[in-house]
Amino acid sequence: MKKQKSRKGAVTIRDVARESGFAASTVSIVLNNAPLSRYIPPATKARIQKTAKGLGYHPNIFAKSLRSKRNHTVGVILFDITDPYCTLILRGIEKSLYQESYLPILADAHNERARFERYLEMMLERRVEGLLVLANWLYLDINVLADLERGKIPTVIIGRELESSATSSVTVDDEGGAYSALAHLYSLGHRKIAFVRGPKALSSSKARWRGVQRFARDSRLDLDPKLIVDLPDQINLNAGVDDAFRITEELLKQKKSFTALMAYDDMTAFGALRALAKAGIKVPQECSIIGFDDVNPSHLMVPALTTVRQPMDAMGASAVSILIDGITSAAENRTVAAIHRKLPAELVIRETTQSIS
Amino acid sequence: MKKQKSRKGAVTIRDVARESGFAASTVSIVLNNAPLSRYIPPATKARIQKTAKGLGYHPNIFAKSLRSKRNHTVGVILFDITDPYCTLILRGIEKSLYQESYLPILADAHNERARFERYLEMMLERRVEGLLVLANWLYLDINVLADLERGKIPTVIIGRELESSATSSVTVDDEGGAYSALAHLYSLGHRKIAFVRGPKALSSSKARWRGVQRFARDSRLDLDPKLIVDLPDQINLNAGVDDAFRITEELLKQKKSFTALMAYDDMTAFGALRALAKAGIKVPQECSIIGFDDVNPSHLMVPALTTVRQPMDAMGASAVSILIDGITSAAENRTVAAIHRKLPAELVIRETTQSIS
DNA sequence: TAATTATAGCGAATCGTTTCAATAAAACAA
DNA sequence: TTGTTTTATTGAAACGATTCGCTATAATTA
Repeated sequence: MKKQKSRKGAVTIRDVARESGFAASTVSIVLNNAPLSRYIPPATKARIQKTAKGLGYHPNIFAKSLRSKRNHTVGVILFDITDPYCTLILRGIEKSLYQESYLPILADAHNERARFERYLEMMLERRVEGLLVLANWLYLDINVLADLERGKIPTVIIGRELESSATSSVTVDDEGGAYSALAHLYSLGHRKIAFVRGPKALSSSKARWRGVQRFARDSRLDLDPKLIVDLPDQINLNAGVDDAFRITEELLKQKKSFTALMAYDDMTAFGALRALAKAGIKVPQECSIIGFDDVNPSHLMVPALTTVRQPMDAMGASAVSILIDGITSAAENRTVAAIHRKLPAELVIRETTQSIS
Repeated sequence: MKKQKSRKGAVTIRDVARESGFAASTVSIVLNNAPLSRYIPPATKARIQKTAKGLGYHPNIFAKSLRSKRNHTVGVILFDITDPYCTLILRGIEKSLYQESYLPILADAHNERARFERYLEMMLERRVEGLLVLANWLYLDINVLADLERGKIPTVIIGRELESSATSSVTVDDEGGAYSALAHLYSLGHRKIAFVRGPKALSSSKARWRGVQRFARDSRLDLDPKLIVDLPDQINLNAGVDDAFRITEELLKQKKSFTALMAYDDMTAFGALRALAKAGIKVPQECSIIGFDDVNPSHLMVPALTTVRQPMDAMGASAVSILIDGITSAAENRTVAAIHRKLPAELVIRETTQSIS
């Protein structure tokens, strides 16, 4: 091997060409084994590969992308990375992307629209090949949607289905999940059940409530309006726990007794749990509690939270597979219809529910 | 405005040039306001800017990077994104990067060395301008270090200081934190204190233990060897809670009484909490508990965990600022010495500690 | 008025790849 | 032998932006 390219710059394909005695085009063909490499005799291939390795050649990805218009990068925009729900989905996404040799660019919108838009802009500038948006929480309104479609790159939304949208989505079956949560409480003998519903503006609130209503109808269970409260529509995720705490306290003050409480999600359940503890009510002996999501802390609680699990890993994986399909279709100039996938939720029985005594 | 560039391709600088009647070079100079733009009259600037906007021109970042060798992207490699510790630091990183208009590429090594290496490779291929490694947990041995330096791009390690390394780091003052944790228990009157130490292989385990010892010496507190147990050296993070649970149970079986327990970290504390609950020991009435880290779930617990907070936001920010400095220095061909910054930890008193009755 | 200096703008080269069209030699068929 | 394919390789033209050096005015100074 002769001397490495002297000064700072990295080894280029031309260095390999010169060193191996072939033309740059040949080197390129061999190293990518492009269609044309069919005609290149093994000896040549070996020679080129050897010198490439010897020189420590790494193709310059900018040049490569400049021609191919591809960069094996997707953008992931989420609305709050400190939300454990996001974290688990992110893990699912990461696993799948890794297998496809894609790398994610991460953006956290902090639940702020301006930030979301800025990030979206940055991603488009970077020509990410696709976009994954985690919109579990929050109010993704029509404008954001428009923004999204403006970029006209393949996009999948996770956690929220945009009605009549050309953008694919992956969601959980909220209604079914809530149905089975309530069924679980019912089967344990609970009849006086309190509900802390999610913020009205959230589509998942509505869907979960539909599940509750459907079960109630199916089994002729009375839902006492006095035992139904709503979380306020607000932005701050972390306040969710505090709100739930406060609301549960109010529920308790009413002296309307209940033997079980179904929370909108796990965070809400944590708040309720705290309120019950403060009131000296033992969980699950005196009151059962069930959440929704199965976020990371839930199984750490003492007692561990019974909940309905969102298959976040699978959701991430599913989103990625839809996205990659979209990307490859786009690369081949095929258009493909939006896909809306809804995954089943799974009841996870732990320690906060028990049969009525 | 004439017709947009007809077929698929995006608007290029030449389109803007043609449309505005100036040369591409001029357009470039104006749009970036390069030094030369000093001579360009405002009228021209305005014209060019207007047509650029009108045409919806976005510079192609690949071409740009190809020349400038910069892409405003840094790589972030972490070892387990489901670890809430990582999440909070990530948030800190993200916030600071955003301000500098950098975007992170995210890689999760899943605590696997092979994965780490693969990801590192991918990042280097992509020519990220800098690298942030979150190495809180886990055994970053000498080889990984070598790998890191091979890339010879600015790098900052968070959560772990590599002895005698040319790579910058940001860590927390483990020793001081542990010192104040124990001081807190002591001030509440606790004298019979149990310790669940971290895995021996972890440098933070050692540092925290040093803090304990130092306090014990300073205040002539006896550390009962029977009350000191170690978490096993193992990889699986989530098993950490289970290990802590098991070990605390064993501690309890010994019938060696204690009034307070200091855990290696919050996760460990959660495990201990569970073991105590199972044994019917009330926290904090019968036994106080203190953790370390202040990860997200800690304040959600009932009772909420008293702990020593790592300033993760600040750590992320600090790491980013060091990194950006490194990047700009590198861009100007200056070399700069590695920086090792150690941030103070902060005692957060919540509900799991109380004075001895 | 002539010489100098600012001011405006452009052309061409460059960054490192990929790909297309072209060429030339070798292998085969007629 | 001549003509056609197949095999092996290459030069040159993109891809889209930046930048250096150059020219041509206009403004200023001597």
